[in-house]
Amino acid sequence: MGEEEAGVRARLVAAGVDLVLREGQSAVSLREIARRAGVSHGAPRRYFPTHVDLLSAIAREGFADLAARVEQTIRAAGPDPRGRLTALGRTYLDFAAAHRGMFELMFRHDLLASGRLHLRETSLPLFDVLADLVAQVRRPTDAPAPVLAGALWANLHGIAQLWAWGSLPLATGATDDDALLRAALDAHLGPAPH
Amino acid sequence: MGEEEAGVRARLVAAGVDLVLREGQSAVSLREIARRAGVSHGAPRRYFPTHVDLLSAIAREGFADLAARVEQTIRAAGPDPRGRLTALGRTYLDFAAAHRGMFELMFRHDLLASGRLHLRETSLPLFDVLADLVAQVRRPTDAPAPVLAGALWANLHGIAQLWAWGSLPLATGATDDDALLRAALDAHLGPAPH
DNA sequence: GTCGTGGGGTAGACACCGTCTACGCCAGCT
DNA sequence: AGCTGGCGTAGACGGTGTCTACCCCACGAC
Repeated sequence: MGEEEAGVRARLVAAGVDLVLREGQSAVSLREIARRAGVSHGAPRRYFPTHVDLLSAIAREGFADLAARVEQTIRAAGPDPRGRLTALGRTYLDFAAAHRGMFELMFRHDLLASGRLHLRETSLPLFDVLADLVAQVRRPTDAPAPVLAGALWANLHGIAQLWAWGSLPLATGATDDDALLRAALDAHLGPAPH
Repeated sequence: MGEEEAGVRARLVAAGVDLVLREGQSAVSLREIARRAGVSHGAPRRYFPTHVDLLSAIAREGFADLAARVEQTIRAAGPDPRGRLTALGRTYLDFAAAHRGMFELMFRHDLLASGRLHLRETSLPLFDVLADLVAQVRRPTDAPAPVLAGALWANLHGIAQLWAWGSLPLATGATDDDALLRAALDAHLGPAPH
């Protein structure tokens, strides 16, 4: 009994998460993760046949973290769907800005292409949350619900991406992304209630 | 007179462009570019002190290519600003889908962070074209012009990104991104004229 | 108790990468 | 004629991901 020593597999993922959060995507090398986890450079291979397998496991932690944050802020935002969508968007943008390295890792297309990152277990649950809320505020003349939700998600994602990339602050002259978030929500869902 | 032998610098960039278009971002190694350009692995250093300098030069070609395509399709779309915006969006999405590796390279944030990729010379000209058109169709109740243009660009970019990533087709059930493009334009600019 | 056996981890090798440095070559100027 | 400087080559170095051989030790069979 007492606290159990964390297994090597969990230590590797934890070290990778810590590393990508702290140092960014380029620091997440297999050997550096192994060093931080206190094992030899060959050890990860027992649990992750290839580098992208380990990276995918790290990215999954990122998706789980994001989903947990979204769920929490949505609950704190009260029952109004529009308020909940605002909270979701705010959380999405904050996550991308605060954990840029992780955000980049999560959406690396080579991880997805490797087949180790399954959409149905990572991003789709989050999309379903958004789609549910969107369906509650959708007006009859709007695009079909999945398209509307997809377009709004894409808008959120694009703001997160281009803002981090640096061009949106320069082009819009804004110092924070709040105006862009409100513009996106208003555009897709109609003007805010009040 | 007569055709001049292309300089090593131009050959390197051309080989890099060709490589990233054909094989994707991971194939654009310094040594492979040098091999394809027919020079030794040390030669690029004369013209590009570091790898990211060369990558930045390649990315600039991508931006120039995209800008040229946009300019051409906009002209072919006629004088109506809404039609021109549709053409711009269509071109943006087509470019991202057809040249995924180049599109990823262009928006790699480490290239921007290296200081070799200057926003004012790459993406801002394109943004200005979009902002001009947006200003012509903006309604009084819309967000301020720069914010509106920025939000629309972000929406385009997000669609391009998430579509290529694979989650939007799965989540929306669509087989092409046309519905998303129309939804984005309608949301930000109001319903299409007819 | 002794012997196999197999999972988990180490350590070394390999090819490739980006960067650095020393070295040739050759055109052009003094 | 001789020097000089730009251009390109070639080798070295440390780092990376992957592969392979090996070791150790817990565990089951007999």
